[in-house]
Amino acid sequence: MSIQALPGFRDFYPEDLAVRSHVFGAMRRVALRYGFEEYDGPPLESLDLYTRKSGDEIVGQLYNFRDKGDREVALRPEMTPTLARMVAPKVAALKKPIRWFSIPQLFRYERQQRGRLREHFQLNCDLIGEAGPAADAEIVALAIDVMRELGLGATDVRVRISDRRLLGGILGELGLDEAQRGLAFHALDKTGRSEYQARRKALADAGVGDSALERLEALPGIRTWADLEREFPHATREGEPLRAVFDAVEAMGLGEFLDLDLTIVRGLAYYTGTVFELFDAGRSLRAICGGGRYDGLLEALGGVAQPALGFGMGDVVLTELLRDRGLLPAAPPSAEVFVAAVTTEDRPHVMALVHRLRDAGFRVEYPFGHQALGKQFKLADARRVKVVVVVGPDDRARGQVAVKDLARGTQEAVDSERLDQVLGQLGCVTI
RNA sequence: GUGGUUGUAGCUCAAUCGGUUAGAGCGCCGGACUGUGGCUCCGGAGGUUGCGGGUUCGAUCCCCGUCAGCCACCCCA
Repeated sequence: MSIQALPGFRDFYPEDLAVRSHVFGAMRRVALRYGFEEYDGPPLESLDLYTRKSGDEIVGQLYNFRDKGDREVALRPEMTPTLARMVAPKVAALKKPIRWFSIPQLFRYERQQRGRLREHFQLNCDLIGEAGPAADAEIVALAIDVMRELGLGATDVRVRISDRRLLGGILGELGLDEAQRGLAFHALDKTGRSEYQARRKALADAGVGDSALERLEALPGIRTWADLEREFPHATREGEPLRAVFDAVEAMGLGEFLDLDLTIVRGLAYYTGTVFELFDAGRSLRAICGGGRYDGLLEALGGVAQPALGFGMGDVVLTELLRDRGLLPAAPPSAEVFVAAVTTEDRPHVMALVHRLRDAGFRVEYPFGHQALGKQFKLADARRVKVVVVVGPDDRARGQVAVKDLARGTQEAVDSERLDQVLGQLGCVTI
């Protein structure tokens, strides 16, 4: 074995990069349609940009080192701190709300698994400066529309959505204190999994009574507003912002994607309102996308006192789902036009013609050495070009070339000066 | 970081109970085919059986270690 890519890092061969470009293209088109502007920042940041928010324990999951200038640095594990850093000095001058997106490559030092590598790309969309639920709906809708743009519908992906304010109200209604709420978040995150029992025990040990535990276990079953009002009537008021998000997303015609799901927790740290995750409907993969409202985070990171929310959508799980669903396009051909020479004497004419076509914007290949015409056609076929242009002495004497449409198998003699036009008629495009 | 599991050609896989020269399909290269591709036929290249050690007359096969992939845990930005 020769040297290979580091564990958790990917090589993008041309066919892989074609897939990546397809996914990025959909992300970028949808974000632009929503009036978002693209930005980027450095992949390497000062380590304390991350420890400031998450504490020192995060260092174990970072690619970090001391650079030659004796600075503690880290490859960025997420984009939000960079965003906060970039927005901070300009926030006074930027018209609110700020709608920005980026597709950064992010890094984390963890043991890899399927759908979870040490490096990935992640669409980040953030909306800064709007506290109302209309902004939350906009962000959720954007995430849904990226799915739709890639051919995924409401039977393929689901948006599971909750609200920290609502959940806080419910836990308050159950009489849980701050420490107990943290444990409850953790337990909810493990709902339906084998680890749940351990979490439940931790809650009981922390003094949460049986009746509260029982009502807590009703949360996963709450799927509608009617369920919520029946089980937790006093928390209904805290549910109003989330209800407004539902109404707005439904007004956009995307309501069929939404599932009320109070077990969505999204870590413990900084979310303050709406939280949501996108999953494949079969639940066989990890989350495709996660996000929510993080009022207060930007101030903690960069001194920007603005309400904000956003999401991150990674390329790895999303691409796996698209592959499962057969929604990945075949790699595009590397060229559309192949120019072949019948004799060695034709080669200078081939090169002149090829260059003329390339100047016009066609994607053109020709063989580097003289070969039997049959071999040249084999190469053209393997390249999946649309058209082969044959330059030969007989046609050349008449100022013509032979143009063959490979898919149809048809061929015609064409005056050289009309070639560009004929190629266009055969479906070759310029770039 | 912890536990489990898998590793044979570029890819997908085979190889009897541990047995002598590790095979096949696909792909790749060449030829049949010197003014025309796909199809067909023929030929060829390609292997430290992940790597290292051990047991054995003999290891792809059994044992140990290691690396890598996968699964779960931890964690999840």
